[in-house]
Amino acid sequence: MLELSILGFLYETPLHGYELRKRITALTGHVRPVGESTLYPAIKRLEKAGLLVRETQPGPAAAPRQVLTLTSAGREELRRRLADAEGPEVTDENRWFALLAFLRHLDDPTAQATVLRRRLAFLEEPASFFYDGDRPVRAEEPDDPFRHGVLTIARATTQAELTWLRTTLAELESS
Amino acid sequence: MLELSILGFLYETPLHGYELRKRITALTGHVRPVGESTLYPAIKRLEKAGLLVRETQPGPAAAPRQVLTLTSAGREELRRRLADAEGPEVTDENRWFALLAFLRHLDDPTAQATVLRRRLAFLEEPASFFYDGDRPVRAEEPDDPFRHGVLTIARATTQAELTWLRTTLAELESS
DNA sequence: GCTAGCATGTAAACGGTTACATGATTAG
DNA sequence: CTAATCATGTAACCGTTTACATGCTAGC
Repeated sequence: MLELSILGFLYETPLHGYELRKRITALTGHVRPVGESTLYPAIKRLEKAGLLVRETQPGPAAAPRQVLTLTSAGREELRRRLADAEGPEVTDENRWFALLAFLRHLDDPTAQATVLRRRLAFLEEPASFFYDGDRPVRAEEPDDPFRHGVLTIARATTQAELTWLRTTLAELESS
Repeated sequence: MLELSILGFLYETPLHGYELRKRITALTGHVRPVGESTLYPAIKRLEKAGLLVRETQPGPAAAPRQVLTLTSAGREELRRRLADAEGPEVTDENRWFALLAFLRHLDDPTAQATVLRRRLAFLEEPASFFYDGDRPVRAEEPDDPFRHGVLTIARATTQAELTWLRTTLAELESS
């Protein structure tokens, strides 16, 4: 999720670490703050993997800025990660939304639709959460308002996302 | 999240690892599957910390079952983790739902309400996601249907949860 | 005879978290 | 002068994931 965000933001424009961190924080920081100690090692990893290069610039403030630019391998990698997303990237809401935030970079509508359909399949399959085997989840602990809440909220959110997915898929297909 | 689920399920009744894993899978496995290699080390940690004890039972199948029982320290620890939940436990949806699933074990309605209020505060604060500084998020990348989707879905889900939180808090307070 | 399910683990690598560490500039 | 912001990192620890490893029983 972190690496995807780094690739996603740098795909648009080169940035230095501090600015990158601010943008990631604006995107997903409310859920989980990104520490410097998470970001900088991640940048190093991506650099070592040849996905980005850094160029030192004397910044306005004291410390020199390390401006990060994606290499063509890095740009390919982002597109690959977006197109090949599956498993946790599709089932984990946090990762999924981080992915959605950059899905426009996969500029082929057909490829975009394929990704959305994976999420749709996940949300439609009755194996999720509300089911115990093949029947809707029993009201075990029938007086537990909290478990009841989990189900209520999950149903509402699933419904909202299904609606959006179906209309968006229809739009993508008609283009 | 894993440790909380272990404590939560064992709080209800002693279980062996395999059965425990099935229950955790039924609860959160659709989002992120629990591997044996995650569960068994986690059990060992909790055992070493004195939160649970194991008792070997010859099972119906070949391998002897290790039946796990919470110690009183373990029961206290669950209640403590539920009552003291903050940070990621409250802001990360996955963790939050895992916590909600066991919140009934904190049998004091006042303590339960306190926890719910933390989530309410998080969802009500305008620092989340839809805002850029103090104004609603600008429609940057105005033609990006995916970012638009993220916002649409996030608003709908937040709304559903706020409604539930408010009614449930009212109920808790009137008891 | 084979596959699926029951039941339990270990080892290595990887990534994230917490805490520590530094230093300059700008606004109050 | 002091706090906040800019800007970059390291070290140790901890937990998760991936891959590996074993062996029995029940049903087809």
